Parts: sequence; structure tokens; C-alpha cells
Amino acid sequence: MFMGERCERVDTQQIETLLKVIPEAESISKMAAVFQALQSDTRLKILFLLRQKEMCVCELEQALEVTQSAVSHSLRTLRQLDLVRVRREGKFTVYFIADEHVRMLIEMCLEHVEEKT
Amino acid sequence: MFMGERCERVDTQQIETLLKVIPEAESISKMAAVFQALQSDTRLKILFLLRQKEMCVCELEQALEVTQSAVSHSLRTLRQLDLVRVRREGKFTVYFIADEHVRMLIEMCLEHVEEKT
DNA sequence: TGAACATATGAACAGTTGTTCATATATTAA
DNA sequence: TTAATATATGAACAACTGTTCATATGTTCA
Repeated sequence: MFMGERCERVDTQQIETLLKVIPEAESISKMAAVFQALQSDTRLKILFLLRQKEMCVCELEQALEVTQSAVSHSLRTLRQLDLVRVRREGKFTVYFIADEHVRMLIEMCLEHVEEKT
Repeated sequence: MFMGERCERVDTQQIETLLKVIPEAESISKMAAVFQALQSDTRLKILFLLRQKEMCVCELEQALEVTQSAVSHSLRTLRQLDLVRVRREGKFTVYFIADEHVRMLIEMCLEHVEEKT
């Protein structure tokens, strides 16, 4: 089938209505950025660690066995999307999960992948 | 700080305990795959469309203004992760959202990105 | 002050991804 | 059968990502 043609199932009017209900382009691309951040093993592990206890970069580095640089880059990504937040504590920078949405997101996804028989 | 050293905040014992509680490697990488699938504008739009009504490939193609091939590839990705499911209906292949987890995932994420001031 | 610790950032490279083009398969209707 | 429609798949290429290395910034304490 060539582009522009329509199969008999297509109701152009209805499709336009459906398109009006989906989130606007900006929201979609923000969501894509969030999911993109959640798509890395390292960043997921960070979130599952922070879910238990807020931690400084140094602790995460030790737990994850990757370089300090990698941890820091990952944390920046998560921070920029407001998935984690920061607090200074003397010479340490302590990271923690931003809010319940984030907890729910990883919880939902975990249930989904573990649900299969 | 060099790799292998520990800052004074690190409690090696505690970190091992925390690591035991995070999901096993296989679950983490499955989750990463799911989030990876949700990280594309096209696939997100597909899910927001299917959330409203099950649709055949042809309808999605028309709604999204990308090639039929691109839609089909995207759908395969979503299908393989059980985010959408398929039903044959004559010469049409009808796709629909797999389950409530998927609806929750995109809903949670949408709330998160739209919540900001 | 300066030395040591803690974290952040830029550059660069290997690996991965999404799209399109071309083509194959599957279903229906004639 | 054959033609037309509907969908899937493989190859290929540009664009993007995560990691590391090297280095910069920020903080504490002596």
C-alpha cells in the first residue's frame, strides 16, 4: 500500500478526533525523555538503590562497580528529568528519589516484566 | 577519588544488603527493554492512540504520518515486550493495549511531565 | 592558605537505534 | 488462479547513547 492511500477501515474523521485526545507534542517528547532515562541498566539500578535509602555518589559508585564519572553522568540525566533530587550534606552530595510517581513507574514496570509465566 | 577506594560514608556491609534487595539482573534488563520501547515518540503516540481504540496498522499509519514499514517495526517492538497484543480480523491485523500496567505506565509518566510548574 | 576528598563536566569512541527502501508474505475477492 | 490489499521483514545508513579518560570545580580540615 502506498503512502496517502487509505484502507477501507480508515475513517479520516474519527482519526482526527482520536489525534486531538493524545497529549501534545511537547508532553510526548518529555515522556520519551523520561523513558529514555529509565532505559539504562545502570540508571535503573540507581533508582532501585535510592528507593531503599538516599545515597551519595560515592556509595552508588561502590555499589554499582562503574566509574565515578559514569555514576555522575547517570545522576545528571535523572536529575534533569526530576526523577531524582539532590541535597548537599557537608562535602557529600546526597541523591534521593524525587517523588511517588517515580516509585510507581519502576514498580509498575517491574510487575509487568515479572508477571509473565 | 580512585576506583576501589571508599569515602567515609560508605558502609560496605550495608551496601551488600541493599544490593540483595534490588531486582535480579534479568528483571532489570527486561525493564530496560520495556522503557527503551517507550522512549520513542512514534511508539508513545501509538500507545496513546490504542488507549482510545484498537486499531489496524493502516489506521495507525494514517494517523501518524510515517511509513507503513515504520509503524510495523514499531508495533513489533511493542508486541515483543507484550505492551500491545494482536488480533486478526479478516485481512486486517488489529492491535490493542496489552493490559492495565501499560495504561498505568504511560499515565504515571504523563502526570509526571505535566505536573511541573 | 594548601592538600585531600567529593563530585561534575567535556571529548571521544564503540555500540545501538529508528527510519526508509525494497521486497516478501498473507488474506480476500474476482 | 490472479490481482489487489494489508502487513511483515531485512538491509543499510545517519543519528544518538553510555562509557571511560582526563580534567575542572567545589568542599573540608589541618
